[in-house]
Amino acid sequence: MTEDKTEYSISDLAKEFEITSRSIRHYEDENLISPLRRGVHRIYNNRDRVRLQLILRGKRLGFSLAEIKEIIDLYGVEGEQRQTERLLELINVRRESLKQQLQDIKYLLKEFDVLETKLLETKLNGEK
Amino acid sequence: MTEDKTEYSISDLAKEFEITSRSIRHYEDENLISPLRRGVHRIYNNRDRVRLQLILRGKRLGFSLAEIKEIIDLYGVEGEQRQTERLLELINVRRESLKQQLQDIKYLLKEFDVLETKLLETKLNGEK
DNA sequence: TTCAAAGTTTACGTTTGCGTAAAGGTAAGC
DNA sequence: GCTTACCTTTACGCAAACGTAAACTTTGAA
Repeated sequence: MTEDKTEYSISDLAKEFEITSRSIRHYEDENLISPLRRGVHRIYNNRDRVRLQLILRGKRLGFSLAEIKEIIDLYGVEGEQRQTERLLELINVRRESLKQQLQDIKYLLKEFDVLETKLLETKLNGEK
Repeated sequence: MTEDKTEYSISDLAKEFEITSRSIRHYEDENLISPLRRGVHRIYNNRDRVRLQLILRGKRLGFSLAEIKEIIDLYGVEGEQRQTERLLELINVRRESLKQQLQDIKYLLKEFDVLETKLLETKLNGEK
């Protein structure tokens, strides 16, 4: 049990991940995260921090908050068996679009290389 | 000069790329694409089709239409030299975030593999 | 205890990316 | 010339993901 008891305030996490407190509260409104309260103040632990990381990763990948919630919730069912079929389905749909994205990115990165080379050549040719 | 004179109607492209005509018109409203007109009707050629592909790829990668426009416009400057610095800057910013996305995706795909394996094991253990 | 910094809720505002009528123009076949 | 399928513009609607302002409360330091 490596129970890391570290605590974070909302602005601690906001600073660390370079987002606003408003965003973090919004994720809470949408039930993506639910920190403890000390009185009225929100107290975040390491599990919360990891969740926030997952949320941000999902966002970088273009998922909506609703989709991110769906995916994150997948991680919580490890013991259950009821919706296994459904989960496998979701995973495979995601997988396909992620693979597509992988292709897209690789393609774009190559294009960028080509474009950069061209631009640099243009520069070296003395602005002419 | 492999001038492919093929023409497409808006619904040709809509069907091919499985989007609505409304979307295509929207991209035109946002100056991402500008087909010829025969009278009042839009006529798309192969250059337009490629542009549309670029737009959709950008979308899959989570770029906004404004960002996509910015990127697409990069491709049109090959002869110019004025804004070379700026373009190189843009490219490198994009490159970094794309590399980040690459990592994110690889990570997620692995997680999915693990999760799928777990789920399949659960199933094989006779629902128990 | 007083003050600033940070936190809280409430709620309206904004941008993006189309959806969805409404209301009609056009092209092609019969 | 009529029908049908497809196209057009105009414009309001809407969900998502916060921004932002208002009006307070809490906490910690001086």
